[in-house]
Amino acid sequence: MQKATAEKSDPIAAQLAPVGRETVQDRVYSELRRALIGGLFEPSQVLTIRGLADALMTSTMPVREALGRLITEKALEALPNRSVRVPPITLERMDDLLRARILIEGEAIALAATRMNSRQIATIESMLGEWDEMRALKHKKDVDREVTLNQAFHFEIYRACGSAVLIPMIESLWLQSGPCIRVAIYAFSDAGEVDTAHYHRTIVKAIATQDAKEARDALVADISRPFTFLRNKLEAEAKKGLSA
Amino acid sequence: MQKATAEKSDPIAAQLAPVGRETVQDRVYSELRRALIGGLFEPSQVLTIRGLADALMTSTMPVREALGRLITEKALEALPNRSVRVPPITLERMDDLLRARILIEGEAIALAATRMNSRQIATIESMLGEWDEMRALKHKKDVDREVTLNQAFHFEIYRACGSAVLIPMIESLWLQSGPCIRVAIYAFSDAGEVDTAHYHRTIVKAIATQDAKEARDALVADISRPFTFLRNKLEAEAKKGLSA
DNA sequence: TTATTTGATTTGTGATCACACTTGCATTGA
DNA sequence: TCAATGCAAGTGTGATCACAAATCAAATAA
Repeated sequence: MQKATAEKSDPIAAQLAPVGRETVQDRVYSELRRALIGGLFEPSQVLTIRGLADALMTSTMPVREALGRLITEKALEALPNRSVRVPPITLERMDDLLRARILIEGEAIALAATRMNSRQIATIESMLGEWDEMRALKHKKDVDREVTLNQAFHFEIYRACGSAVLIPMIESLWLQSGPCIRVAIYAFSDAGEVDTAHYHRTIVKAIATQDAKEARDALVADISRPFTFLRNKLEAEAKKGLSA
Repeated sequence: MQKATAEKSDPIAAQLAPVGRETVQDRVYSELRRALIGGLFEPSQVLTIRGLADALMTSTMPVREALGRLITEKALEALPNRSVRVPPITLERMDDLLRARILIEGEAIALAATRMNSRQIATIESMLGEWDEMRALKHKKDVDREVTLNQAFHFEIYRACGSAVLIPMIESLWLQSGPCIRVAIYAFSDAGEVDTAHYHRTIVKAIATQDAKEARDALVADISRPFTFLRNKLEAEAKKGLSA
């Protein structure tokens, strides 16, 4: 039995990491996930299996299964016509998403605040520096990098909460609010907003002192900001559209 | 265009509900879901695509897509061998699930407590009567009916919370805790537990008076009970296994 | 000109097949 | 007798095909 041999006695095998097969479906799924969280798809945009398969240079099979998975986590929406689209933005849905995120991510950060070790804290602390860099050369607004960095910061914390149940739920929530957030970040950027990392500093400070309550409060403020910003924007547009 | 005609002017069509095509995959998915929530599969049991396809009298295609969806909501687990199984029960996972359920279902019932109308309250009130019936002829312990009724009661409340985001999450949580709960209910039944609806009466009373806090507290007690019961059972078994 | 119909194209769904990997069992060797 | 090797059955994955439903466009009728 090769396996047991490798595990027990082979000095070379001990240094080898398992290679792990990655299926095409997994790659398609990850790619679509990344695109959704990053807001690369617009709300209400319809997606076709064959179209995505062509774009991703694969057959329809992995795509349809990945789409099915994304539909079950409400990252995409199945229309009665059997076509699928990214869910449209409505005020009700935004409020709903924000409330859920405050509830669940707030709980996760409160748990993490008492569980993060100094190494993990150093990691998120170093991320603050990257925002300072970006702010220093803010003439070149790099929304993609901002989105990626923001995601890395938050999930570094959430991973430390130690809950295998909450983390997938948070991922699902980010998937659902991705298309909204992207719109909000662009709006921020246009509005000349620069210090997007203000609450992040508060969060790091609170976690460093294991102050769960302050960490939660700062997080709530952090994730509420783009939502309320976008909400005001949509309401203003609705009013203008109504009077026109 | 027939559709527009039907929508606008046809007085008969206005009374007709859309029939909605149901795909084979949807039926397979619903069936597996029902089986999982009901605890028909044992923890750690491995499932094969072809096996399920034969049992459900269909081809492998709808089954594999349904399995993929269930894996993304953590109702099933993908092993590195690419085989899938229902996740095993561990103490950590049970605590994790219970915490998440208290958090999210507690929020949902608190919202519902202030939003349910008299008709909805009457519905859950009438369900209490069914438990009384079951208790009256408790010699015939019908675990299936108990599980179904319990699910109907809770989700009648959750649906009233008005959150399209929280409800799917609760469904996912029930899917994940289904295999545990079934074990606990059997244990209850063996232990001669009869009044499984005690907290449900408190819940109905609290909702009728729009007391969100008491509703939440009663719900927490209700869903905690099988978990702590099962936890004690597992710990006792672990201790016995250790000493043996 | 406008509304309706008809036909062609596109799209999702399910079945089937080919391939690669895993698992279990029997055979072979020491 | 026991472990290792090799073979065979089983399983998941991805591609392709057939079919039905939906969509879109051109043609026709009012």
